[in-house]
Order: sequence, then C-alpha cells, then structure tokens
Amino acid sequence: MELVRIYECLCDVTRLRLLHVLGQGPLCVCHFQAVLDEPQVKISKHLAYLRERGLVEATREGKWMVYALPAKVAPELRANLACLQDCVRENPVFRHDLARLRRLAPQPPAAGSCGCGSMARSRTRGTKTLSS
Amino acid sequence: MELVRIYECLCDVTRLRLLHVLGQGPLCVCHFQAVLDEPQVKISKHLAYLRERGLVEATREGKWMVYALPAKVAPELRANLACLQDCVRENPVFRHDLARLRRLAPQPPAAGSCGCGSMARSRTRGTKTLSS
DNA sequence: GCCACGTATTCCCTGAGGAGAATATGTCGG
DNA sequence: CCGACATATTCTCCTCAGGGAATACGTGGC
Repeated sequence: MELVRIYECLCDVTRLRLLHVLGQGPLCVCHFQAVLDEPQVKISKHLAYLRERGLVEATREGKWMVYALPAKVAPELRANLACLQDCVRENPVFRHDLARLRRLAPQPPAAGSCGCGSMARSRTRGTKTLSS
Repeated sequence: MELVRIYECLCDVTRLRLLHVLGQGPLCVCHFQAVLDEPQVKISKHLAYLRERGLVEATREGKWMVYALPAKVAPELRANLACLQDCVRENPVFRHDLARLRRLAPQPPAAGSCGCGSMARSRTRGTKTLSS
C-alpha cells in the first residue's frame, strides 16, 4: 500500500512540521533548523526519510540543499497534505513555525542565495555555544 | 500531538481496512475476519490498538464484540477518515472488502443477533481445517 | 591545498510494533 | 458445572524507527 508509506511519514511531529512548512514553499536545511529550532541531525535525518519515500525532493544550491514538495504530487499525498494543513491550522506549534518562517524570509528565498549566511547563526543545539 | 496518534493508527494496511469497513457501520469481530480474510489474532489486536487510541469503540453483544466508530469523532479524525475513504475508493483490496461486506450483511446487522452464527464458519486461518 | 561552512551518514542504544502460536477470558446453552 | 463458541491476552521473535554524538562528505573562498 502506497498510502501506508505516506501515513508512516506523517507519524512524527518533526516530519509533520517539515511538511507543513514546505507547504509555504521550498526551504534549505539551515532555515528548517531555525524555524523548527531542532538540531541539525534531526532535521537532516527526517528530511532524508521523507526524501526516500518521495514526499520531498532535494536540489543542491551551492553549499545548500533546498528541499521542496515534488513537482507532481500523487493524489493521495495531495489530499493528505491538504488535510494536514487543515488540521494544524489552529495548533500553536505549527502556527509558531509559520511565524518564524515569515520572520526569516519575508520573501521566498531566491535560488542561488538562500540567505542562510545572513541569518540566525544556526546553533547545533541547546548547547549554549553562543553568548558564553 | 494528538494528530500523530491518529496517523500512527493509519500506518498499517489492516487497520486502514478495518477503519474503512467501519465507515459502513458497526461490525463484530467475526464479520471482520470474514471480510478481511485475516486471522483472528490479527484482527483482534489491531482493533485493540485502535480502541486504546480512541479511534473505535467496542460494546459487548452477547458473545460478540461489536466495534464502531465513536459517537463523537474528533474533527481531525473525521477529516482523516474522510480523506482515507477518498483515497482508497479505487483500490482493489478495499473495494473487495466492501463487496464481501455487502455479501455478508445485505442489511446492517441487527443488534442482539449479529448473525455471526449463521454465516461463514470463520476459520482460524489458511489452515485447511475445513472440508478435510 | 586548506579551511569554514552546510549537510549527510554512521554508530550505538532503546523502545515500539507486527506476526503467529498458544493460552486465557467471557458468555451462552444445556 | 461443562462444553462450545467468540474474542482477548501473553509470549517470543524480529525489524524498524527515533535520538544524540561523532564523523564524513561536498562546496566555495583564499
């Protein structure tokens, strides 16, 4: 069942958040880190998971990997993504993600720049490596 | 995340089939066995799984346990069940389940009878215990 | 060629979950 | 009380998934 593979992808909050944010447009990993405030390895692994199963596609932009929903989305996936967007519309976590996304990139990141360098020093984790 | 719990329930074909069939109305375990053609333990465990997570409710009818979608379904669940019904509409397995369901119970099983006794000797599994 | 940066992969540990066989529980009819 | 039936639970085995730390890889700048 193809459908089951999709649901397996939706079984994790991190992945839900990734997909939800991707609904707004393509994004690079460091942006995801900043938006979700989760460690790099976590983001990266979940994106790999989604990629293996074809829920997202990745393209290299210089040093950055930009992830996006595939150009042609299967109907079942499309339906479920719509359903997801609908279900989390009022959820604080997901709203917060969108808020941070907009704060980071008022306009969609232009290909080739990504803007990652200019923003939030992506700390590796709660390790207070900063301001110490 | 409440939503994640729902998706976890949708990660297994057997459970998808159970929920799909339940969309047609309440059903007892032996009917499920006949409709899905799966062993008793499998059906039973997956129903228990769904029940723990509140996706289905169970009531005893004499010797039979009748499972049904809960009276009040949470909006997220409702949305996802609708999405599911939509996604599997053309899937052979799920269509087949519905076909067998209709063949077994042209009219919804009356509470108190269940009709289980009158129908398909529910074999425990592919074990050819019958006609030998 | 080396370094810094962004990202992916590996390793290790832990826990969940699916399958089946066997067994237990609950309910009814006698 | 016993036996038949419907269903649930337990046990064992196995695979997969998640988390984090450490490390590898790829790219661009000097």
